[in-house]
Amino acid sequence: MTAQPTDAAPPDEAALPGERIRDAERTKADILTVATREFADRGYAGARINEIADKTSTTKRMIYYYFGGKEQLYIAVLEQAYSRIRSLEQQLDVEHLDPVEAIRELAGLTFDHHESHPDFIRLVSIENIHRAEHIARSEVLSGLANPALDVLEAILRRGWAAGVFREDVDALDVHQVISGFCVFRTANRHTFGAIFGRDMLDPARREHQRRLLGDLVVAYLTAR
Amino acid sequence: MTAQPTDAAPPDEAALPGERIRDAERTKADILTVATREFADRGYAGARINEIADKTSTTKRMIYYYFGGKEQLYIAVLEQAYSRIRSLEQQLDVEHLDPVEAIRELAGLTFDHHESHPDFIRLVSIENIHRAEHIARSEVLSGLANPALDVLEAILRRGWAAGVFREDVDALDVHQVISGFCVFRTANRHTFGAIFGRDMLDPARREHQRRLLGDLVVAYLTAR
Amino acid sequence: MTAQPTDAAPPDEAALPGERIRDAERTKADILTVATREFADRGYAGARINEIADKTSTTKRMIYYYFGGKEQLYIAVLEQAYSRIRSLEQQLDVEHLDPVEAIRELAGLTFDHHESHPDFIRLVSIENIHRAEHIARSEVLSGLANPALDVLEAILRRGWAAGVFREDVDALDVHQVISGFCVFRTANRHTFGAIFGRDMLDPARREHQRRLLGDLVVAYLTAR
Amino acid sequence: MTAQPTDAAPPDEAALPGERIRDAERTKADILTVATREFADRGYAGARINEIADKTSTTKRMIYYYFGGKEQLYIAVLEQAYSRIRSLEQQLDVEHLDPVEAIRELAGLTFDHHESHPDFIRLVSIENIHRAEHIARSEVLSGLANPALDVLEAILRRGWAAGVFREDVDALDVHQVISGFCVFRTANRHTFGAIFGRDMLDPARREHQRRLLGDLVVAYLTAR
DNA sequence: TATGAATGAGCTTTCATTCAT
DNA sequence: AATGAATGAAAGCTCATTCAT
Repeated sequence: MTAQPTDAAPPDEAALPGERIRDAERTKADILTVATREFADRGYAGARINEIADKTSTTKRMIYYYFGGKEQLYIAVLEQAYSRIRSLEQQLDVEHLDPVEAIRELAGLTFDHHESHPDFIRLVSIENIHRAEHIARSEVLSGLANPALDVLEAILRRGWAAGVFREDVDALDVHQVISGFCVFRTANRHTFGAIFGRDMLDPARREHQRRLLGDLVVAYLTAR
Repeated sequence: MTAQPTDAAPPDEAALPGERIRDAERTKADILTVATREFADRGYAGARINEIADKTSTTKRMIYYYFGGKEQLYIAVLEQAYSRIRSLEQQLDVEHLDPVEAIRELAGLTFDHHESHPDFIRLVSIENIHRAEHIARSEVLSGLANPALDVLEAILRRGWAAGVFREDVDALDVHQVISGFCVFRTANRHTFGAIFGRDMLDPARREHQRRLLGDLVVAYLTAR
Repeated sequence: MTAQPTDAAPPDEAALPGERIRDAERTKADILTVATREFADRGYAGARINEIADKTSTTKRMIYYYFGGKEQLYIAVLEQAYSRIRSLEQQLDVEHLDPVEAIRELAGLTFDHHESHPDFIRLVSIENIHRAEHIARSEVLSGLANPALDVLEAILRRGWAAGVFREDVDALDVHQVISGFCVFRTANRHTFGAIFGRDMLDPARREHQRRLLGDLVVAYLTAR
Repeated sequence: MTAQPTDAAPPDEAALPGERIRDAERTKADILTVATREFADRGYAGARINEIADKTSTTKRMIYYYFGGKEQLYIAVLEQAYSRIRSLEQQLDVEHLDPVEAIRELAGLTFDHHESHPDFIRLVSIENIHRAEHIARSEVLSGLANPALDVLEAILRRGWAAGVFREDVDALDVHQVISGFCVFRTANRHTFGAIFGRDMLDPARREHQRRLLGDLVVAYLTAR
């Protein structure tokens, strides 16, 4: 953390050729951060370019300068959000556990994960309202690999080899069950709460729900 | 111009009181139908009063006359949608089955149910984007009973009494699992399809998914 | 000018059912008048919807209400301008003259005509800058008959029959010569004036130019 | 990084004074070429500085550096265009022909000339839409001699002396007739084509039109 | 001589809503 | 009960131009 005056490029101050460029990156990043919040908050149609600009350290004009328009900005937001989630998923490490414990762990980590990224889940809901048309339009997103699915696939394979997992499902089915549970908790929190009077994200019930998910998946995979 | 009191119902002038009212009801129903489609299609902010009016057999002015404004119309749409779903749920009849079969049947019916009401699920997603603020504002909706939950409660009670169901869950937990699976299939269909290349609503996989849900819930409840 | 209270519909005041409609027509006509002036004055790209609205007795919003947008307004302006010119041309009457005098008269009337409609000629120039793309887009304009050409055709036929006109031209060639002369005088007035120091529309030279055109066409058609 | 004084012209750094200037001239010429195309294509208001810059090998900033702004660039374009046309006109040589043939030749060359410079004619149309205000603002353009007119004047004088040309016209009148025909063919090509269905520039009719113009002017000048 | 980043002013367009009848 | 005309406010976007280096 202490400045090392010996080698390398100066980190921040003392304007070098690269500085301007870094400013541009900072401006873009600033816009993206604010835009992510606004789009997640109000949806695509509900978000306002004016509002986004006002909450930024730059002006509306810069949004058009860097992103081109509302839709492209929204796509950039989606791209960044998905990329970040994917890079988090890449850190999953459950290979050292036996299949049953591994699957429980994977479910648990996915659970934690969704809980700590509510904005991402809102963006996904919003994008579904738009029938994923923006994802389809983004080259980055259409070809995005999914690390979590690979991990799941590997666990299942080990489980099948050991004869502990049922064989009439594939990884995507299991992923769907886990995602369904985790996404629903967050995405449908408000209507569920309004109608049943229970907050699915209530911290007091968190551990219960986390265990429920693990039990659910394990019970299903090991049934019979 | 003078009223002819002789025969038949005159089409427009001097109508019987009841007729007028029936026309009014028909107009309102027409508006609601169109508005449901539009809101489900484009979201609250994305829907256009103009579009709705144009697709109606009346005019924009009537929307304001009968509903007051965009938000009230949207709330009326939500109220109608929820009421219809609730009245369908009231027809559930699984009391003649043993608990395990009853729970499997309930899951299956819920599954069918969600699949045949995609617009309702879209409305729910949209309402969650708005943090259920409109539900909160509707007296009709905040106090709406949930028949499906009562049925579920009854089944679980029978299962517990018979000692076949685990006891560390309540009806709402189970409902959440079932709903999560069913809602996710529909609500997240597009992003899931765009990223994993599998349509969760593909008819070819329908039976598999329906059985999966039944197995999932039963395996969980009967585990140990 | 004095009010005749006897018969017919009241001309302006005393609101009848038709009044509202007349107001709408008046509003549209008002917009079209102002828009014609602005587009003719500054070209399509140079004209401003804001400016047009300000010079109108209504608001900018009404332009969109009635015409849809800038381009449609411009097309409506073109349509009205062409229609008016065409209906003027329909009043041409030279059948009573012998072919030579008829052709001279037609040229003269065309001359007068162009001189008294400079805005129309400016609009035509502007539309040519845009490669007539708006005319192509207008159903009204693509199928507009041209009365002047029919009259010319009839004169030529009479002249040919009488053996007084050369036969190696057709009506469209002659029309092109006459139009070329008349349009050039008006359309290129400014650059011509700036470079040669002579105003082609100088009233003092008007008669000379009018006779020149007549002589030109007659000399050509009767040559040899 | 240290300058190597040894051989050859260094490509970028430490250039010879003349070289820099030549590069500057090349940059200016590049900008002018692109700007001419853009202004001729879209008009003054319709052309975009951004577009021009993008189609250039330099940047937008250079346009401001060398020309000062959009209007000055446009004026520079006009100046270059007129100068080129004028220097072409200076090559006219018809003194060896008798007056009638000379006038026919002059008309024909003018005809060719206009046909091969459509962009120039578009610029002139555009400048007329702006009432020649930019020409008026340019010192270069307001004092530009017109060689073609001098040639025409000389021919007419010879024709008058020989008693073969009518005397009630001056050179500018004749120039106006010739220009009118040639300019109209090109400038009004699109509306004429859209309305009459005939392309005035159709190569198949080219010779006919060229002869028509010659006959027209000769017939007029030699009439009676 | 050259450049990427930035900008203010103003453009076209859209929206839910209300007025007058 | 019903309607066509009208509207203010604000939305998304574009433009020629200048700043900082």
